[in-house]
Amino acid sequence: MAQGRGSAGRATIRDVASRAGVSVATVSRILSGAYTAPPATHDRVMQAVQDLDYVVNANARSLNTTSGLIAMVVNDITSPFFMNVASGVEEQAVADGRVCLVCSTQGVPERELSVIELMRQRGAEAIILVGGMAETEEHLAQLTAAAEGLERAGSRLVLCARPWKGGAKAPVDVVECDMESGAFAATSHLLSAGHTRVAHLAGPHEFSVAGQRLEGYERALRAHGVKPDPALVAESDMTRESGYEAACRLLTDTDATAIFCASDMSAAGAIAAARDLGRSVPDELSVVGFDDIPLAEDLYPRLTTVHVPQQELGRSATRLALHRRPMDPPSRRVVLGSHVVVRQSVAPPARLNTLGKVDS
Amino acid sequence: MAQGRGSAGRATIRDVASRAGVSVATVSRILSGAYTAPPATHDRVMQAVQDLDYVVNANARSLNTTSGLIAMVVNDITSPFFMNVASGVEEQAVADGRVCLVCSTQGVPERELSVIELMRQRGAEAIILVGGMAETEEHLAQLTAAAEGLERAGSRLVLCARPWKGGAKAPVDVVECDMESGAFAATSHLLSAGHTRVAHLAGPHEFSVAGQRLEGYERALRAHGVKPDPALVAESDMTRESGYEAACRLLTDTDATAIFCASDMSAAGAIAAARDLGRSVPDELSVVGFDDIPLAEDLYPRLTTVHVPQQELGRSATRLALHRRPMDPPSRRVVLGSHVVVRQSVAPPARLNTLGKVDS
DNA sequence: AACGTTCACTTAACCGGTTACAGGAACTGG
DNA sequence: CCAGTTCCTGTAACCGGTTAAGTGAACGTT
Repeated sequence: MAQGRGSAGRATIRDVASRAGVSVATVSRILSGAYTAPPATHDRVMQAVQDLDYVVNANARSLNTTSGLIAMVVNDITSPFFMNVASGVEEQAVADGRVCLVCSTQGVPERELSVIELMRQRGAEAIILVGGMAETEEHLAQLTAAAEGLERAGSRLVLCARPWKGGAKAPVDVVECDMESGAFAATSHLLSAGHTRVAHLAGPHEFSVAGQRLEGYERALRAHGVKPDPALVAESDMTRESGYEAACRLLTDTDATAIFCASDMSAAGAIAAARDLGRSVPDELSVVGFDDIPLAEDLYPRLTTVHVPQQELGRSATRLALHRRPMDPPSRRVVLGSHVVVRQSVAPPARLNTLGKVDS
Repeated sequence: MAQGRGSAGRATIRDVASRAGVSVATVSRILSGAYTAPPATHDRVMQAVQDLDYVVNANARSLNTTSGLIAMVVNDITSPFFMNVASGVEEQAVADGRVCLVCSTQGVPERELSVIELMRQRGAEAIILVGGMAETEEHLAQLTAAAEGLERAGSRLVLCARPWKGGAKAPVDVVECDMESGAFAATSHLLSAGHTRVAHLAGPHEFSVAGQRLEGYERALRAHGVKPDPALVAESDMTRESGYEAACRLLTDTDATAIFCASDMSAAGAIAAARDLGRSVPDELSVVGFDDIPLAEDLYPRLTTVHVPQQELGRSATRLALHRRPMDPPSRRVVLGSHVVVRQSVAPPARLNTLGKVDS
């Protein structure tokens, strides 16, 4: 039970010192483990701490020492993809003895900067931006400024699962996944199964990651001698709902026999749309997703998708931020690979005909 | 660009003051918006801030002022249910002008206490524990102690989506959902459809929320004149995988025609198990879930489940922590309702027979 | 001209820790 | 017995902000 000082406010190190009959320096040293005091003193101090229910004030402490704080900025703490990446960041951070905090921008791009500012004020050792968003020139300029400021204070800004779109060399460390080749592989998978009318359920065109996936898709088409048809590309915002709507348009307005979706979420929407329109998957429509979030296993049919190493993206980001030697270049970039994992949502278009059904 | 002081470390308020030719007090007041200085002074200070790339040190600042910090502690930042609740907490917190941080225990119960300690050290205004875990007596005692300490410092500890299992009256605010009656309704729904052999895919028995669901299930059975059969209750840990395994046992060892699952995740496992064993859902097996996470819409068939108002649980928790008047009782408790949302995973067992199939 | 206000700021004492420096006791060796 | 270490501890100056109290100039009043 707390006693001694009036029960208002919290006990300070001086309260502890005077109760234990020692100086504040001694208390500070004992509590921070800076040295081993003789048992008698040690016990007396610990007893006082207990009696007063003393808790160090970490804010005051970090005026003199480093905070040991890693901050993550996420757009949407509800997104499985981002949070899987985040769990990788955290795993590595606590393995390196740091405290790891997540803060959300709630989908508002401007809040990204203010959250960064906030963690910078708090003395974060590293700030890791998880996931992407539509970035204006100005936004990127401010990001660069923030990175410089952090740099000067000995901290790092790292982009994770988000490419740098600011032209030239990125002023920060970047960990990303090679999505262009992932998209290439996914589209090739569909083409190899015999599809020629392969649609793409794209992400928002302002999203850099969406652009990469679109490029991989088009490159695969060309590589297989198929002419890209703009009518087969529909845009959605990567959510289930907008995926559903875009897929409906694709299914009613075009003769697509397969859809490559920019995310597993929108693939879930596409599968639901197919079902509601009476097209069975994969017999009458093949679907491929992107990301390989846990949901992919739960869809019916189980979703063939491009696996993105989410946890590993996160871990790499933390390593980049923390494991730094003086001779390292000012900004580094690591690109992880992706590969398609085959499940049950793809079948040859041929089956359509053997079943005696007509397409279009 | 930063100039003036050597580029090491970061600029302090004194650097700004001397560059602008005013005292630190003036800078502090202008920056914290405490008063409106004449334009000339104001501009000079702002210019100095810009030139030096000055960022306040929030740690130093919060030595004198309150931190305005709300901390959430979550077991698994990858869990859709918890993160939906968390997004509610956050939404309300930023609406109330606070900064909101999420910290994970990574599933380790002991880390819950150290994370609480950590945020307490940091002067958090409120700490919100999202979701439950198996709690020992000792753990609860330490939680109580932490709550008292926070109380004394003018902060609050709130349990969200997690009942207090410490006997007697909870020493903290609690927001929970009436899961017993949700489970009652879900089971009743199955019984009303004509099922008499209703199994329960329970959560771990140490989990308080799992206990509530089991009780509701049994009460519904008795209310419909069905004798609870222990053989029909299988335990899993609420994940998809363990749900799959437990459901397999249920399907091969018993004559259950319906399963009420303790979570949507384990329901996903149950549906997969049924599919792999050749039992079609809902025609040959009805399934009901619990939570109503987004996944429920994506399963096939779309999952009938008990809707838990996740965001609202979170919002209430924040309100409880922040909107407090002096005359309020030391600890409050709010219980939200739940209701079953009917989708496509339940059908009468009768169909089994009309299709000419035999059960067991 | 004398006086009370208001305005625009400065001085200096905090907030709650850490830590460089210094002092005294105990121990060691000569 | 004394100098040299070593060990333990205290004093006080920091860290980087906020803020109560105070100062001096300008202004309006009578």
